[in-house]
Amino acid sequence: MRIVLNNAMDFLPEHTFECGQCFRWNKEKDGSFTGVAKGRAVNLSYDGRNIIIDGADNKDETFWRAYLDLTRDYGKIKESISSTSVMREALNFGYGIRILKQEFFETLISFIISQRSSIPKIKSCIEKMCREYGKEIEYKGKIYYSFPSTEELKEAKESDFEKFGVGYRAKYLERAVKDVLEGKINEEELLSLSTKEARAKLLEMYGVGNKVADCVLLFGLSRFDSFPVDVWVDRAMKEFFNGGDGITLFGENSGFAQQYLFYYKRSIG
DNA sequence: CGCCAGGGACGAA
DNA sequence: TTCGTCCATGGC
Repeated sequence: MRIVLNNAMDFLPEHTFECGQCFRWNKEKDGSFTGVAKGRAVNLSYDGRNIIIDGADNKDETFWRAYLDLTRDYGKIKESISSTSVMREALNFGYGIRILKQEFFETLISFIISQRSSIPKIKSCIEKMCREYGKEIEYKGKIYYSFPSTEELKEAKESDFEKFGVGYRAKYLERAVKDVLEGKINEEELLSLSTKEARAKLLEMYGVGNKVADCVLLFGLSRFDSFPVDVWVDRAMKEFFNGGDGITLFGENSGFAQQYLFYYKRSIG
């Protein structure tokens, strides 16, 4: 069972999966990546032209194309944000990054966990949570776990989340699950709102500030006119753009610019 | 505005 | 080996 997506350009698994936007893809010895999305564990490899998604169902081809953002012309986007030499450097360095279209609830929970933490630590917390509350998925003789649904996390209390090492964020997580279950936060509604309105709605949540809201908008709701500012992007903006504002500089393609900048600045320090 | 919060990764000593 | 600093920050 596999899907082959032909002629995929402007794509590199390593940069897409290791640029800090996702936490559930891991590199194999052969350079391919194994990850869990849509409740399925798959292995993705790329030969420079074609993407092979082993373990994926044929009927999910549309999902994977959307997930990998393959229908978007990155050449055009990169051109629109390459006005400075630093940006050209960042775009060259992060060649092949595509902004994944991740599931809303997973993105929300993951980025609440992410606040003031490090990527390896975030991955470890999420993995423990999936193991405890997600569904078992067998792939190539190994057991993986789906990201838990709101229903699966329904009974999880602050003390349950604490077991995964999320620390003081546990109380935020309990409340977030409740907000989604009660419909206080609703994906359909957020999608119907403008980016600014959806952002305001997310900011009403306990434990969700500007940075987390912007990550949810960008990675979970495909709002590319958002510009999450973490410590690295903050440094990059001060150092390379005199502290200028990302949205003002990059407009509707801010999200892409931000991702290339984040990955670039984090690597050079 | 300033302070503080899990806990692990990471580098310096 | 141990210690200090930092981390895809937000609440108070």
